[in-house]
Amino acid sequence: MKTKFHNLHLENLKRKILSYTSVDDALLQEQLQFYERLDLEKNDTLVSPGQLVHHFYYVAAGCIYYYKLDDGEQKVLEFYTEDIFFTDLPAYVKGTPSNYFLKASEATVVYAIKKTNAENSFGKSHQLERFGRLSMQEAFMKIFTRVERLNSRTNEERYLRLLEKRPDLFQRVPQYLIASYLGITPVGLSKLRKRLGKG
Amino acid sequence: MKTKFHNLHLENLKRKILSYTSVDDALLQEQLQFYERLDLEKNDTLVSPGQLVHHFYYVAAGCIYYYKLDDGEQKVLEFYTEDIFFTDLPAYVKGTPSNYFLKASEATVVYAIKKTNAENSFGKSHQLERFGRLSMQEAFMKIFTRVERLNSRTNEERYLRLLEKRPDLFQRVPQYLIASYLGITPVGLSKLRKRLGKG
DNA sequence: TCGTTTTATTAAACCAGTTTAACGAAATTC
DNA sequence: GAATTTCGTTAAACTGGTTTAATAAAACGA
Repeated sequence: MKTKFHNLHLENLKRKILSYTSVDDALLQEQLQFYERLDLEKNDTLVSPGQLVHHFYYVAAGCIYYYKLDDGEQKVLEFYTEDIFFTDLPAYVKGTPSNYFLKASEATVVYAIKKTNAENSFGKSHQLERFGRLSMQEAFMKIFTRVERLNSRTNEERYLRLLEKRPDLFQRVPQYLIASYLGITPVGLSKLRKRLGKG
Repeated sequence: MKTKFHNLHLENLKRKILSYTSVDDALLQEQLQFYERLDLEKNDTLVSPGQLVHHFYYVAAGCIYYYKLDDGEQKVLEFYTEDIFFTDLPAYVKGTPSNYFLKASEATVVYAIKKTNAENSFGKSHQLERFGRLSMQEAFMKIFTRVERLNSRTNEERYLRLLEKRPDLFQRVPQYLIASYLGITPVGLSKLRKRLGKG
C-alpha cells in the first residue's frame, strides 16, 4: 500500500520535473534515486530556526506552511500544497541557519533531495541545470504574486483575492494562519469577514 | 568619452556575470556582443503597461524604479541601482503584456539583451545556463527580502529597515516614491518621520 | 532670476484594524 | 463521552494611517 503510493508519488514528481524541460530517461531515473520519502503528521516540523537547511523538498500530498516567529507572533509567508517544490531558500542557498519554520498543517508526504546531490547533478547535466533554472524561475514567479498580494492596498482586497485564488486553503488551514498570511490579526479577519457577509 | 564609459560598463557587466560562475573567455566575449547600451534621461520609460517585454537589463549607472498604477495610485515594487540585472520578469517569462512601468528616476545607463539571444545562449552553453540559474536565484533572494520587509508588521519597522539597508535611496529618490515602496501615503511617511524625529 | 511645477509638511476629521478580554463552539484527547 | 484544549467571534477602547486641503519649500525651465 505504502509502496503503491510511493510509486504514484514518484510518477508525479517525474512528471513535475519533465514539465520544466526534457530529461533523458536514464538520467531522470538516476536522479529520482536521490529523493527520500518523509511522512509527516500534523504539526510535525521539517525545519526550525537555527537549523541548517540541507534539502530541497517536493510536496507529494498534504500541506506545509512556512512561517517565522516575530517576537512571539507567527508570520506566515507561504503555504505549500500538492505538487510543488519548496525549501527555506535563503538558508538553503546561503548555507546559514534558518530563521523560519516549515511545518505540516496536516498529514503530509514530502520527498527530500540533499543539496549536495542536487548541486552535483546540476554540475553534471546541462538538462538538470536547466531544470534547476526553470524551477527557480517558477519559485520567483510564485513569490512575485505574493508581493503583488501584499502590495494590494486593502486587507479586503487581499482577502478576496486569496479566497478566489486558493479557496482550498480555507478548508484545510485554520483561520488564524490565513489571517497571519494576510498580515492581519485573527480578530481583524473575523471582523472583515463579518463586514463582507462571510463571502 | 562615451566609448570609455562603455568599456568601463562592459567590464563591470563582465565581472558581474563571472561573479555567478566561470565562463570561458571567448564565450563571454561573444555573449557581451548581444548587449545594447541604452541611455535614459530622468523620467524616461523603459517599459509601460500593455507592452511586451523582450529584454533583460543590466543597470550600469543610475536608478530604475519598477511600479504599477493601481487605480491611479503608484505602487513601487523595487528600485534597481548600479550593477544589478532586472526586467519585468512576469511579462518577460510569460510573454504576456506588462502590467508595470520601468522608469528612470535619474539619468541612467542600462544594457539590454534580447530574450531570444539570452535563451539561445542558455541552450547552447551549460555555463551560461548556470549563470541563468544563479542570477534567477539572486533575483529570488532579492524579492524574498522584499517580502520579509512587507511582512514586518509596522510601517515604522519597514521605514527604519529601509533607512538602514538602502540609505542611498533617500538621497536620490523622491520621498513619495519611498512612501509608495513602504506601502503608505506620502502624508503617512511624513508623519512617521516627524514622530521619529526625522532620524 | 523669476515664475512654474514638483515635492514635503501640517492640520483636522475619519476609519479600519489592534489589543485585550470574555464567551461559545469545535475539535482532540484520554 | 467528558474534560480539555484549540479556534472563532464579539465587544470596547484605542491608535496609526487615510483623505482632503491648504501651505511651505525646493527644484526646474525659459
